[in-house]
Amino acid sequence: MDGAVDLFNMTTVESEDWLSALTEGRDIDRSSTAERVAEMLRARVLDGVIKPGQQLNEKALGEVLKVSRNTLREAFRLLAHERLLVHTYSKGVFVRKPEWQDIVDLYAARRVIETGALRLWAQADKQKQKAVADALQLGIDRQMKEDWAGVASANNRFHQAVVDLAGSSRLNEEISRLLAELRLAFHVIAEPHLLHADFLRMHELIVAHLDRGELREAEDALGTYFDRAEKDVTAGLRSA
Amino acid sequence: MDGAVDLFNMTTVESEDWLSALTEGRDIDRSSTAERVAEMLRARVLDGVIKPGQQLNEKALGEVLKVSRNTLREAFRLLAHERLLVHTYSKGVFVRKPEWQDIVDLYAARRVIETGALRLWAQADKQKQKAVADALQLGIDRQMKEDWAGVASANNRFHQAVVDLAGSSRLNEEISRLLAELRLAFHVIAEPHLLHADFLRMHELIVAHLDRGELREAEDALGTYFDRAEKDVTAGLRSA
DNA sequence: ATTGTGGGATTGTTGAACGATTCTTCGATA
DNA sequence: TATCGAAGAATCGTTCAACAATCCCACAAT
Repeated sequence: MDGAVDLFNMTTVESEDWLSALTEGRDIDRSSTAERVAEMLRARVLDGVIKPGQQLNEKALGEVLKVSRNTLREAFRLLAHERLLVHTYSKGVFVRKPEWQDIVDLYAARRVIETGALRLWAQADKQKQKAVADALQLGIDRQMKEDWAGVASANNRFHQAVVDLAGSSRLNEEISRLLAELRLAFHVIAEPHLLHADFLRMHELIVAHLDRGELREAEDALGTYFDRAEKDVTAGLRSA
Repeated sequence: MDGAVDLFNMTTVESEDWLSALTEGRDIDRSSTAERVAEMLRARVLDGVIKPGQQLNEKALGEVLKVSRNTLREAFRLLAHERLLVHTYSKGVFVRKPEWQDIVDLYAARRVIETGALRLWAQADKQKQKAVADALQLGIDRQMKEDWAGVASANNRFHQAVVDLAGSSRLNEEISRLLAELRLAFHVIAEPHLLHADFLRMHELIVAHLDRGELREAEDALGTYFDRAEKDVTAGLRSA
């Protein structure tokens, strides 16, 4: 709602430009309790309040959240599909506990998606390019303030911005899922803050290359970032 | 079971090489009815038996399949997450009816993933490389026999093989979802068999380039394939 | 140390119930 | 004739209680 509507020129037909703009936004209330429960559980899992490996008891959890077992089970299905929970038949659902093989698989996927998206840099509009640089700047800010959670969050935003260069919502959702899954791994590692060592510098390098139109070099820099990150995370996971 | 087991040399301990091989295979029976129902519905939707836009009535469908509404709803959640169904609050679930914008988004994702994966051609093992060539050959076979469904299926297998070059199960699943969603679009188009016009030739070109180690050219050929395919499908969808 | 054998807890699935929401039908009104 | 609204049917959202199937654990038997 950024402008006044001329009520006198309104007709019942054919002024649907602003009407369709309404449907663009999120549906008002229209979310089921299962979805709200899932949303809430997702937040708790990602924050590490509920730890990897922990079982989610249907009855107990249902009583706390004041929802029926059936509704809860619907929420479980959603999160299991996002790989945040694992559903083992007849045993129940557990918070996913990523193994190092998962991380290898995950980084293989990220490598393909992100380098694939980065190649579209030149074709992307200025706004999307700016989002990448902005995310980097945000990370630098947070690092100066020694806000490590903020650094991690900015890092995620950086990579989401890179993928968004391709402009595909499906791809955006997938990278979000992958990053969320990765975040899960950090809750298994003892000292996760040690991991983001000099990643910001590597991101600066990427953006610097992009600014100079050195696409190939930017891709390579992204590649070495992945190599390094994968090595660190799998190592941290193995020793956990 | 392709060999005899030496019963006399068996010990209870430490012959776990074949034991771990067992867990590699799929879980035996361990699938819930919801998953089986989902599997069944997925097949029907992809075969076009249940057509895009059609509503899936909970009560009626539950009675036919002889499952309770709750179980059915769990299955719905799974398929909605795969974008084969859409779940509209308080209105029910419907078979997804892709719009042309969906196809644009979808192909943007495919472009990124598949070209990203194709770049790993040189690093992939021979077996995975062969799978790509095999899928192409299968398509050629089917075309000669004028088995158009077979051609389409081989086409899918080709692109799945390309993605599998990256060796990430997560990526494999994602491309499967995308291809399934695309298949949905064909059920909206009047004459889908017209679409696969000279795609096989383009695939031949890709493989030929790969054989000669001309990676860049192979990527470009894949790119033009996407351009062409996207144009055809969106056009077919617009005129449907 | 491995293999039975209970019983208790948890999950899988069902069927019924009821409020809330949507769709439909059909007059009433301008 | 077209619009509006209200009654009623259909469908969805969610809960609850129940029971079978399965798993888990402790303990006894060999």
